[in-house]
Amino acid sequence: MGERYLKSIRLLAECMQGYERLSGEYVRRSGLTHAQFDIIATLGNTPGMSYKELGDKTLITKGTLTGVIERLEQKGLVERQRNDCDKRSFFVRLTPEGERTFCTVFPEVIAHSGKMFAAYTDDDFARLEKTLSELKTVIMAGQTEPAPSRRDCD
Amino acid sequence: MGERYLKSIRLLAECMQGYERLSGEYVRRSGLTHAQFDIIATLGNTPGMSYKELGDKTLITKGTLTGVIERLEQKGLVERQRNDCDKRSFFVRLTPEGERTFCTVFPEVIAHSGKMFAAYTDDDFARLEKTLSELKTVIMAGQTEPAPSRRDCD
DNA sequence: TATTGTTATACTCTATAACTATA
DNA sequence: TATAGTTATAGAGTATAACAATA
Repeated sequence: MGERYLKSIRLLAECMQGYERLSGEYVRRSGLTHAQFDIIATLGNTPGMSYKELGDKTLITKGTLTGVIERLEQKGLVERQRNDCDKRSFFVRLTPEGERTFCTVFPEVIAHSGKMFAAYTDDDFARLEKTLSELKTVIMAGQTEPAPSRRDCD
Repeated sequence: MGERYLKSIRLLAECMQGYERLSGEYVRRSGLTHAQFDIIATLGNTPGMSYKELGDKTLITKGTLTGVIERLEQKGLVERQRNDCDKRSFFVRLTPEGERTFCTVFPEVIAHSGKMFAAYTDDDFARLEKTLSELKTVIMAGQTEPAPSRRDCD
């Protein structure tokens, strides 16, 4: 009965789906698959990261990740480098062309989103950010506790 | 620059991903794929709908949908029936076993979500619902205008 | 002529598990 | 022993386009 959260969850799912429908158009036009774009978007504006970290952030399991990264490497969008500190590990980052792709595809979605939000005031944004931040906190707390990763080496 | 919405979009994406990570666990345990669960969840609590409508709601294209529905039919979770009114069209609905699956898997996700929201007050929910509703409105308005579907026949 | 759903193709993703190499 | 990434396998989803039947 008191399942008040049902409505919120449904709304969240609807927002998700609507947003995916929207961004999906641009992603497909870019010639990237969903998984590939996910990687590009995750690596964008970062110095790069390990497979492990990338897998954790994108929900792509390591076995799949090898293939996805391979295809992106063939397209010249990402590059890998052995981690000097832990020789089992790779460091993956966008190539300049990968950056370019990120900077082309991402803003197309962003620009479209911008139009959507045309009527939002600063206050509206502030409320949206606050609400989503709280929601994110709650959702992240619900995850199976993440093993605290060691950071001895960077 | 004035790209205030960037932060909101990132937050929304993070909420989406967090929620998918969470619900994905239960979905996989049920032996359903993501697409299959999407169908089950969409058909749940409805009298059924056509392939067309189902495809629109789940973002699964018609070619793929044929295969997904086929597998669900083999599992005995959905059934199809010719639409008397438009003989090109099928009507898809959950079987009793499909309903049972829906009623088993869905609540597991829901229950977990419920724990997440334990600390939410009525006011918190009210604000969350309001904010998400507005967001949904904005997102849906951003979609390429949906062709108004004819409903002469049901 | 347009729409609903099917079929076919080629590719990509997915889960899973066994494996190599480093730690 | 545990972890990072690879490989292998089998199945499922994906985009796309040509096709049949019906509207």
